[in-house]
Amino acid sequence: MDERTLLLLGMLRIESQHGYQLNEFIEHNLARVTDMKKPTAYALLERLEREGAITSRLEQEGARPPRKVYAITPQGERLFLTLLRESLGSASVYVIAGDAGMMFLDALPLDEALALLRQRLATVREQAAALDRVPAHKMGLGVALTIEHQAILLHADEAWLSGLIERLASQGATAGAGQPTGA
Amino acid sequence: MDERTLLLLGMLRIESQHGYQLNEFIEHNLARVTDMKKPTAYALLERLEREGAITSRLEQEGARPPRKVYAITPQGERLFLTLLRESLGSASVYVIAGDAGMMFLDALPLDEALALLRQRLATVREQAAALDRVPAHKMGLGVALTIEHQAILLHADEAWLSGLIERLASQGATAGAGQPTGA
DNA sequence: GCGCGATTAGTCAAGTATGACTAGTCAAAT
DNA sequence: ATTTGACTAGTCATACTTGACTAATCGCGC
Repeated sequence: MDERTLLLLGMLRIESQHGYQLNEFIEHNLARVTDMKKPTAYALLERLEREGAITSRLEQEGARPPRKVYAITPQGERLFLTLLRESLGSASVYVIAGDAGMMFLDALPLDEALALLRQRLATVREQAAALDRVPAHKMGLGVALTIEHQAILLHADEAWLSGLIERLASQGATAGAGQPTGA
Repeated sequence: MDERTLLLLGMLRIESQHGYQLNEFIEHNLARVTDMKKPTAYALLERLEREGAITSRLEQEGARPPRKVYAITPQGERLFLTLLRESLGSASVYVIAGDAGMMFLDALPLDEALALLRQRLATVREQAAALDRVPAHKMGLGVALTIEHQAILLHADEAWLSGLIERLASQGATAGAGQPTGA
């Protein structure tokens, strides 16, 4: 939740914006940095305003519904810096989504497990390729860094997965069928 | 949430257990696979029982408070397999906790950013070292795989971070001071 | 034979997050 | 003029998650 607050404050620090705008940018450009959803962003903005980190001013354009344009306050700037220092200085033990499945790999026949892992590998490759296609220019240093970070992790993941598949496949060739061992 | 359900079902599939026992094992041995907390586990167990994936039977030992021992049902077994296939076959775009901070790296003076990144690197190294110390034997194939997975990702992270620090440091040496660029 | 910290087993209130929905506006094709 | 599909802007009920707590037992030193 602190990461999310940091993200919103950081974006408002760069430019005052209304909720919809913030959310659009996050959905379209920052899907790899956060998976925060719209209602969460609105809720956080409300809380930040209550706490004095940001202020809002109503703005109307044409006959459209009025919208709240948020701006960061000096207090919010201080909060931003605190959160930023916290975030940069630490590396929370990270939990890889998807590893729970890996734990029970041997609950499936080897053949099927291999097929599924190959499918996963394809997805990872797609993601890695998509990332490599993102143009490096035209984004701040920070965003470029997160993309780079993602990319190297994905490539490491890809290498490991494809190695794992090979190991399992050759093991399967050695042994006979591919029945679950049953724990 | 599906990952968490999968984990609980998988554990119950191996052995019927009560909530406390499940949680102990998770906290002590699976902190790297999931960060699920105790009340969440209890809540999920309740839901799974309501849905018929597991059943419970009260058990009393001595004068201790009675506890619910959960066992997986055939329906739960089917759910387990479905979730397992889903989990193994896909690679959800993963979001790296901590990258939000990276995005705003240039909000800090270069010197400070570097100091923080070095601190982060130290943490990553610690984690990697701790993982490498985990004995490879004495745990099922699955658990060993998740540890291995974690380890290679941590090492990739470490390499990237230390490269980044070097790049930033040399860039700082070239340019003069280290003031925020402000944007 | 009793106080005390550790362990066992679990619950609860409060905070967080989100899928689904509302309610309008705009562009442009019919 | 009017239907239609996409966009703008946000809200709400519900579900999920967890920090902090309860309440009992056990072991162990005194």
